[in-house]
Amino acid sequence: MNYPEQRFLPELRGHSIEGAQSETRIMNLLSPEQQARLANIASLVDVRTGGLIFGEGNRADFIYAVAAGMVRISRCSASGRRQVLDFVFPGDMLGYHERGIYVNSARALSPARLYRLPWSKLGTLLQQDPELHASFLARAAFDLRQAQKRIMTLGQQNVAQRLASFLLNLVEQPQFYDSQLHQLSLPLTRFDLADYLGTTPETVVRVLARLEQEGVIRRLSARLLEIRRLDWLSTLLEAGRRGG
Amino acid sequence: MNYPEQRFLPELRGHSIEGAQSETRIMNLLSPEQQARLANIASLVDVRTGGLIFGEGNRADFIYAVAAGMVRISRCSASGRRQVLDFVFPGDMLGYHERGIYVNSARALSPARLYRLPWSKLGTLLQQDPELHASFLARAAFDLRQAQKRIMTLGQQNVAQRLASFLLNLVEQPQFYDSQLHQLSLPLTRFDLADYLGTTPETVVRVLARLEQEGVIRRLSARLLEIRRLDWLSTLLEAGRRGG
DNA sequence: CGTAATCTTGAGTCACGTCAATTAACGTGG
DNA sequence: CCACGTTAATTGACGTGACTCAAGATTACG
Repeated sequence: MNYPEQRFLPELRGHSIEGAQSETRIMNLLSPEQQARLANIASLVDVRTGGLIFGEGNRADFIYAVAAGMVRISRCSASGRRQVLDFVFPGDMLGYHERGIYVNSARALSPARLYRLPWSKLGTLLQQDPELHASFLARAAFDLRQAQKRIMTLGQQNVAQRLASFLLNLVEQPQFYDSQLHQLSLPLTRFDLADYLGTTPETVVRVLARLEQEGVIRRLSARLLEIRRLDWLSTLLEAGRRGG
Repeated sequence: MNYPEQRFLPELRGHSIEGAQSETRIMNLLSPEQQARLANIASLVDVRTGGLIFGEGNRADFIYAVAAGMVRISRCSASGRRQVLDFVFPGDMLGYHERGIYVNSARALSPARLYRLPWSKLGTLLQQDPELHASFLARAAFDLRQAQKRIMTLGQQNVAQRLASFLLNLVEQPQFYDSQLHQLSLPLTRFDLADYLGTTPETVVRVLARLEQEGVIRRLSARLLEIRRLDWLSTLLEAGRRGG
């Protein structure tokens, strides 16, 4: 495993989609002193591909920050189906809980490195440092806005558009996108993708096939795409649900 | 306008769906002293039905807490379609912003009373009171979980199930549900409902019609339902997308 | 009382889910 | 290195839930 060198909570994930400089990247940049204090209570955890970080229903004693890799956040519904709520990347946080219990499960989709913060000690730290406290509040607000974007996507886009949104997000991750060769590697199964997009593996495949026919992408293998028309993916999003 | 008497941030909205006592109701109960300090910087705002509280793109100088009424939170997408992100009720907060700009619009669906907090003064207050700060962090985390529940709903339930979820939520609001007569008043149009559920007005109507045929509800008028089988609505949610 | 908005219902079409079968990728042990 | 089993990916056929378009019915409001 070869991790890119990264400082603690390095630069929180920015989304160039909505502007050159994301708010989060600025607001959540912690002072070296704050980073040191966090590092003090944090322990480093390495997880291999497929490894469980925490499970729905477990006691939630920690929150995590991603240093390297990609993590899948999911939850099972009353009907037993799994929904993938989000994928998180370096700079993101995970481990929100409810009454001391994790409400979601987190699993590594690639070799991942995480900072693990005991909730008890973090609470003390937050009480002592209002600025740090504010950073965490801003972070939660950011995560809420991300969730709202997903509500927009799931509420009004068709599967092709949702898939395009996902691809455009993943392209922002240097660890998975080679911008020279325009090659995007998908570190997940069609099932994961389907559960994220709120559809079925078959439909994901069909949509990929159609995008290939239209010359937007090429499937070099099941898990490796060549992105031929990045701009078309963006334009896709501006259309109505029925193509209009 | 006749408002039920309520203290400031009275008891934050609890969701009996997921347990007798919601975490929020407990965690976010502010001390009388904290309430007083917040009331100090808050001003009371009354909004009539249909009134705009703030608009997407406006400068975000305030955050709001609902004292009475029902408010619709929505956003327009690149394709121009409107998505209703949430409905908020007494005890809820609204006004999350991004780089000083509101990302959503808020409009009153009924006569509403709001506490308006200047963001600048609130920031100072939070710096001085770690406990209050923690309450706001907990609130943001709660709102995130609410958003995640909506992701689950939109990702894997059919329209009937999504509608059932909405009705079950609204039944929790005493201001709109008469639990003696089992009458639920809908303070919104079919368009609002459709944009909330990620569907069309026509489909909403058809689903309501089917629920009436099945004896689950009765339409006393377009905006007034009799809930005949509250339990059936709950059971609906446990089925698969295709009825299984 | 008239005009506009909202709501309702119907007919036709399409996107997507389901079921089923084939092919490809991957790991394991001989 | 290859035979084999297992899982993932793909493709086809088919049914259906939900969207679109269009026409009434009802309600709200000046």
